Amino acid sequence: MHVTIKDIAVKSGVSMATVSRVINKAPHVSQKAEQKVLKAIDELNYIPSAYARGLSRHESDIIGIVIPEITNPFFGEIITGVTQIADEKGLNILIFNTDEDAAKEARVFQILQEYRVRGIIVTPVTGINTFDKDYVRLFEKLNIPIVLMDRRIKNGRFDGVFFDDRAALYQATSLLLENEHRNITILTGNPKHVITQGRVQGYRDAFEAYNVPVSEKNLIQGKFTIESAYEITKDLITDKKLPTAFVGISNMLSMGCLKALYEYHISIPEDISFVGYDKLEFFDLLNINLTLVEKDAVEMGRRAAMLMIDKLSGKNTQNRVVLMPEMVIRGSEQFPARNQV
Amino acid sequence: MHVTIKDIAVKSGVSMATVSRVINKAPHVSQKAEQKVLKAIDELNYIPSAYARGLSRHESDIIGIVIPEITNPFFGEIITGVTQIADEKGLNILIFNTDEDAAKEARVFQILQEYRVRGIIVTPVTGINTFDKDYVRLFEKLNIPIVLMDRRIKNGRFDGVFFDDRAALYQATSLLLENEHRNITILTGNPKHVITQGRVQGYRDAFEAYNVPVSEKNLIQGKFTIESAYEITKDLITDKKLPTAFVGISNMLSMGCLKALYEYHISIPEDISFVGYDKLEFFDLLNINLTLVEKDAVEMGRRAAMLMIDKLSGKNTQNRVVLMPEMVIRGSEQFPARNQV
DNA sequence: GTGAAAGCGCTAACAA
DNA sequence: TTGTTAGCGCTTTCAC
Repeated sequence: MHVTIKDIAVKSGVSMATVSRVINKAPHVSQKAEQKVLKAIDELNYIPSAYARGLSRHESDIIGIVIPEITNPFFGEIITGVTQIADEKGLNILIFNTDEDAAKEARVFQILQEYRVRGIIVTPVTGINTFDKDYVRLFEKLNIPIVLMDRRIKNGRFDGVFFDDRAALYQATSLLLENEHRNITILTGNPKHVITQGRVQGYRDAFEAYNVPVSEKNLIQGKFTIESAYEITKDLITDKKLPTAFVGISNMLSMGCLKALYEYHISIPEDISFVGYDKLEFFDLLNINLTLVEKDAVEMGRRAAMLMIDKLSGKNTQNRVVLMPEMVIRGSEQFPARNQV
Repeated sequence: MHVTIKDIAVKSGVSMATVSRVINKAPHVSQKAEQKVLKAIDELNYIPSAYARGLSRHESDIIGIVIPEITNPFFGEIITGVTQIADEKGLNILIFNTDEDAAKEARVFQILQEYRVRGIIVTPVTGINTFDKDYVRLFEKLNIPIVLMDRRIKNGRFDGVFFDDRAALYQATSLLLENEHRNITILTGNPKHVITQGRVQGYRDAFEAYNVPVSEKNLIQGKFTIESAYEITKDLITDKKLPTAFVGISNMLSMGCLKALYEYHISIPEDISFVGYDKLEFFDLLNINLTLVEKDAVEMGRRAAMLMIDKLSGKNTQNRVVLMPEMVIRGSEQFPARNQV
């Protein structure tokens, strides 16, 4: 079928063992033998079989990376970060997209295990399943190193790299409160999800710190999508229920919210204020100076890869990394100059 | 080391062959045997080895997908499209990012071949190498099916799915000409690259159709990045050399150009007109009605996967798919109301 | 420095 | 319907 190591051995007049040594840059090979082998490999266009190699060795040099939303640049940047470190260490990475689909995630884990990957770096889907005992078991059954990114798993003790979401929203909300805002709407996701909880907590903590009671109607539950945020904001506009400020808790939510405001020609910060969590390159393009608490996704990817490598080499290092997002104040937090809409 | 098929055979009291049949859902297995095997698999937490399987069978069920820029949502959408079809057909996909780096691309091809993938769907990097004989040879040496996406390879005869870039720019430019524009700047990439050529040709063809001579100074060469377009546009602004209209030839170039215009408070279409090629979800967000010639990236991914599957099954179908982008007119093409800046 | 040979875990005839 | 067995292409002792 394919050219094999045996063909190379015959053609170059050495044994299979020697060919193997050359391929793997192992020591104890004479210059002469090496030359002959390399020549044969080139002439016969030999490509080693990853399967045969994988079967012989008992482990691969692959780490899997599983993300939920490939079209979100946030995850693209994470992949960039992971790749940087993996390249340095000579590890291959296998990228999988789950589309926020728990069934797909389970399938991906199965495949990754079949490929005997060294470890899996994963941002879990945010299904309701996150709470399911079964869901946690899915992770626990994986007896390979796992590094979580960005989203914790409730009730599960897994290492990972996270942003301090609570602190981020605390900062964002505090800034608004400091700017005299009292009516601040926050679009949230399912309150049961870990991904929502920390952020909402930060929001609440800020109010508490300022001794201002939280108005529950300002916490509006939707999904973590542009569309959801867009629809909700539009409803607020048409129902004339706009607050004096929004805090966006994810790049996609911010985007949906801003989209609706733009559509109705509601200016920031003249008509309403806005502070977002997480950036998008696109935000630069707006003719408003958006105040954002920014996450460094590339750095998250890098740290996740480093953590994984430490785990693989058995190093007893810190196993939970918490990254601090950085607030960049640009003016959109200022109290609306015009009357409230 | 790991639990193997043999362990399952012993535990369930059947032969390895029967276990193998169960795993592969092959026929001729009694209900009883199947039950026993399934039970053992579950209890022992058995995960088949992809390596052993791959070595025995002589082919994998994997197709590789290689893209140059993982943080560009355009490619994220392509992946979504490919995945949709691959899932239907039970094919696994391996995603690789080359970062527009030719060396990385070569490495990725090697890995993919080592994994004996059935085929590779790839958007080649746009290095100067695209012209290199050696570069084309890299593809020709791959003796597995290749499907190109979005970028042709000059001098190479490879199947693929492409957008009609020439037609897209012809439409965009014609629309501007029809709106009385004569001074239309187009930011291009390296003129030698296939990716640039079709688009510039469309631009020129439109001028010719309108019997208007092209002013060469309106073709400005840069890179296919936001930064490049941003800098060039900024220079045009500060040098007071703005045209009456821009045509953007990629989503990233449009973005960079728009960013500079925004920064200098140059409004569209009051001060300058703009027609772009390819959209970004983000463009929706602008408070301008951007006229765009839009590509359907998800569809491109789907078509590429279908083409690959046809090739794999030896079907004698069309081997080059050309997708027509759709122009959506929203008003930004109109001749500037205010005087030229 | 080099080679022989025994696996690695599975599939696919072929027998039964 | 089920089992036996010979590979698949490589790595890795262990001799030499």
